Amino acid sequence: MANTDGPTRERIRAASYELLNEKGLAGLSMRALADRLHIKAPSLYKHIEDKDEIIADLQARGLQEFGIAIRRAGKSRRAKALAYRGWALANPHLYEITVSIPLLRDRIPAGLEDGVTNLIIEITGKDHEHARAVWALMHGLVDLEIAGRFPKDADLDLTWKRAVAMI
Amino acid sequence: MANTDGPTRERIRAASYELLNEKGLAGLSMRALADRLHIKAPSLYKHIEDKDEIIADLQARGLQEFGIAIRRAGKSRRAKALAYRGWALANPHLYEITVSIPLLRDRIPAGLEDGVTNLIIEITGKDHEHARAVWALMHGLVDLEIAGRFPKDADLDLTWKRAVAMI
DNA sequence: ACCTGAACACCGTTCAAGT
DNA sequence: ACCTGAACACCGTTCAAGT
Repeated sequence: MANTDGPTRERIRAASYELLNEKGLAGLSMRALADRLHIKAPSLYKHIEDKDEIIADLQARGLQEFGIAIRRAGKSRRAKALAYRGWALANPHLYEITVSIPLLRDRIPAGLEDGVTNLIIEITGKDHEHARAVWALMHGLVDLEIAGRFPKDADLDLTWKRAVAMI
Repeated sequence: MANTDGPTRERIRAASYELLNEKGLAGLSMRALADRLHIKAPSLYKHIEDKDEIIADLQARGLQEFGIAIRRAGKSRRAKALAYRGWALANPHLYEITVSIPLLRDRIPAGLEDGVTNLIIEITGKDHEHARAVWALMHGLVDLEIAGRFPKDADLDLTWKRAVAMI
């Protein structure tokens, strides 16, 4: 059985957070994580259940930090939209782990996902369907930008202006 | 040197297309591909350069088939938007391989990417920046839908209606 | 209580060797 | 001309064994 309370567990969480931000999702391997803690990969399993536990923890941190950043932003829709873009570009790997792989709903704190969703509904001030469309617009913009799908000479500041105007 | 002309190469392309659609991007391994052709994985390298050649080929097919589907749709913005969603949901793995991993621009036919981009600009009838925002909206919607980010009880038909109204 | 080596079933890729 | 076995450097995970 994994010891789910020990201080080692906290060090694993901290190391996985660093490793994700430094090397990205593809660099977050159990062996690389163990190396960083100067132990061998099998030893990790005495403290955590499996890799999904690490992923779920990082998804939870991502949602939480993202929520804080959006709340902190000025209350205009434009300020909120730019905060969305700003946070995602500053934390691309954390953003990726929350949206590009399945969200491990059973293993993140209850209400965390709804908290972020409700935040977007509050901002738009309209119904759920409209809020979802606005969220998709923000997400699509940062996803395509991070993936390098826009041409190098694209004026993305202007694209975001047009996007905010569409809301 | 890889034999880049042989009939075997065409059979590899066909098999990789089937394998992607059946098992998804994670199931598209060189060993699984070789199994399907009743050869061993190392033999693939006598016909193709590397796995990226297969991925580039599938990205090219994805962009091409997607373009055809959008062109075929009725010419209203609503019809085009629904065609976008319809094609992506009918070909989720082909959609994923063109947008969720880096586009291998050096290895797909020149102009293919621009062709699809121009298609979206034609539809919106406005400038590049506006077209990019519209594209991001469509992409964000299907990406979040395929990833299962919307709640099960979400009315996505209505969400798309709101999205089309925003354009 | 904590960590390890060896193992299993995977992955992309190389290369000398066989027909 | 075409295919293969063995190998290399990876991956997540299990388990008996060591301290």
